[in-house]
Amino acid sequence: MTQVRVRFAPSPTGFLHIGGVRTALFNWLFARQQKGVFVLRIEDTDQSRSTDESIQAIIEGMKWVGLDWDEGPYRQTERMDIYRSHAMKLLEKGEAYWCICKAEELDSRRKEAEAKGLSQKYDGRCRDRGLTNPTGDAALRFKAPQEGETVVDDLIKGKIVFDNNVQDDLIILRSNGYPTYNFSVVVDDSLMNITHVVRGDDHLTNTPRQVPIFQALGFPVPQFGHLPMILGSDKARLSKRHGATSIMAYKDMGYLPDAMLNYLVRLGWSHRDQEIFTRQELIEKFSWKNVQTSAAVFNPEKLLWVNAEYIKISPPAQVAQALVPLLQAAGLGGEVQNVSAVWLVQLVVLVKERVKTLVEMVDWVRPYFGQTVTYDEEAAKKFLTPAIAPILAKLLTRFEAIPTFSKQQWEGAFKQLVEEEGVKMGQLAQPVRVTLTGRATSPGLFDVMEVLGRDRTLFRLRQGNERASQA
RNA sequence: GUCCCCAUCGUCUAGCCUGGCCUAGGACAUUGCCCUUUCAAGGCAGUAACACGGGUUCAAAUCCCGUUGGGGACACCA
Repeated sequence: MTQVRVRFAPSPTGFLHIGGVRTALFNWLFARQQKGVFVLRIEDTDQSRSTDESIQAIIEGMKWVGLDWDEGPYRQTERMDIYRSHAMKLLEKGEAYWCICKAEELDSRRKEAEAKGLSQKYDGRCRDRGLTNPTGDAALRFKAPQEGETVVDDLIKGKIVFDNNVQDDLIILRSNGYPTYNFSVVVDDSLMNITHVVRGDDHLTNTPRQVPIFQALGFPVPQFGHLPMILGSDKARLSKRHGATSIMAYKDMGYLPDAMLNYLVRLGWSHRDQEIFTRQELIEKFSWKNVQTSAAVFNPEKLLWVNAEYIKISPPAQVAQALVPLLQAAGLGGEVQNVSAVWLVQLVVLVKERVKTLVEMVDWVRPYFGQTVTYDEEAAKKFLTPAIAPILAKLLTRFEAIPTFSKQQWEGAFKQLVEEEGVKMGQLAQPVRVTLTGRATSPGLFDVMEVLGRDRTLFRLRQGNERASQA
C-alpha cells in the first residue's frame, strides 16, 4: 500500500474562504485517518493577483482552525524552472506546440463563436504549423487528444465520461513564460506524489484536461475527488454578499475553531444522525462514501447553534482562553489582567449556557469586572423602587450576619426573607439582580453572588439599596 | 450555445449502492406546552419533504429512461 498523500492548494488572491477551509478539512481528515501526508501548496502563478498578505492570511487561517500540514507551504513561483523544463519535454515529444495567436485575437474569435452559438474552443490553427519561438513571446499549447474519451472515476461522484473531441488545446506556458494553472497543478501533483486530488466541484471539468497531461508527461494519474460547492441562501455560489466568508471573520465574531470545522464538515458529509463530533471521531468516521454529491446551502443559523454547543461542551478553560482576546478588543484588557485564570474560568461557566458566540459572552460577562456596576436605566427604574428598599436593607443585614459566603446558606436566608415578607420570589429577585449586575437578566442569582464574592455582593447590594431609597 | 454535475421537510441530512422493515428518521429554524427568580439551557409535542412523467417489478424514495429545475466549466484566472 502506497502512502496517501493529499494537498490543499489555494491561490493567494484574498483571505482564506470558508469553502477553502472545508476543502482543506476533507483532505486533512483523509490524511490523518490514513496516516498519510497533508501538503500545503500555494498556487501563485498569477502574478497580478497573488499577494504575500494573502499567503499570510491562508497560513493564519489554517493555524487558527488547527489544520496542520506536514509539508510546505510550497510556492509555485519558486518552482518555475521545474514547470518550464517539463513543458519543454512535452514540446520535444511533440505533445505541445508553439502558438502565436495573440490574446486579443483569441478573445474576439471566442466572442464571435459565442455570438454564432458555436463551440468556443481554440480552433487549433497553430497546431500543425511547426512553429518555433525565436522572439520568446509565443505561448506553448498542449496537444490535447481529440479522439476517444477520458474516464474519471471520482471518489465522490463515481464514474464520469468526457468526450475528448470537446477538449481544447490549452495553453500550458504563457507568452511571458509562466505556466498556467492546469499545467502547474499536474506537474506539482506528480512531483509531490499526490495520490488523491480532492478539490471543489468547480474543478470537475478541469480533470479531463489534466488527465492527458499526466499521461503525456509519463506520470501516474492520481485519484480524483470533487467536493460539492457551498451555496448562499439564494442557491448561488457563496460570496460576500451572503455574509462573511473569510474564516478569520468568524474568529472575530466569536466562533470557536472546532465549531467551524464541525459545521463545515457536516455541510456535505454525515454519519447517521450525529451532529457533534470530536476531531478524533471525525478522523475515525470519515469516509468518501458519506460525502454528499449535491451542493449545500450555507446556513448561518445552524452554525450559530453548533457554536453554542461548543461553548457549552468545550473545556471552560479553553473557552476562557479564546475569550481573552475578545475581552481585550472590547476594552476590558486592564480588568482581565487583574483577575485570576481560575476566576475567569468560573465566569465562563457562569454564562456559557446562555450565549451563542464569544462576542455575546463578552457582553454577558462585563458586569462581573470591577467593584461597582453600571445600571441599565430602564431596569433600575423598574426594579429599584422605594417600596423595595426596606426589604433590600433587611436582606443586606441577614447576609452580613453570615460571615462567609455559602450558596446554600445565602439562598436559605433569601428564601426565608421572601416568606416572611409575604412577597413573591420574583419581587425580590429582580431588584437584587439589578443591584448585582445592573441588568434585568442574568444567570442564577446565587451563582452570580458566588462569582462576585461576598464583599462585592454586599457592596453592590448597599449601592443598590441607596439608589432604591432615593428613587 | 457546448460539455459536465446535481435533485428527500424552508435549510443541513438519514434512507438509495445491496428495492419490501418508510405511515420517510434526525438536526437547525419555527409554533405550543412543561420547568422557572430573569434570560437562557433543558424536556415534551406540533407544522413541514421523496421535483415531474414514463417504465422495470408482486413491490420503487431506492433501479432504468425522459422532462423540468438548479449548479459548474468552456481564459495567456486559479
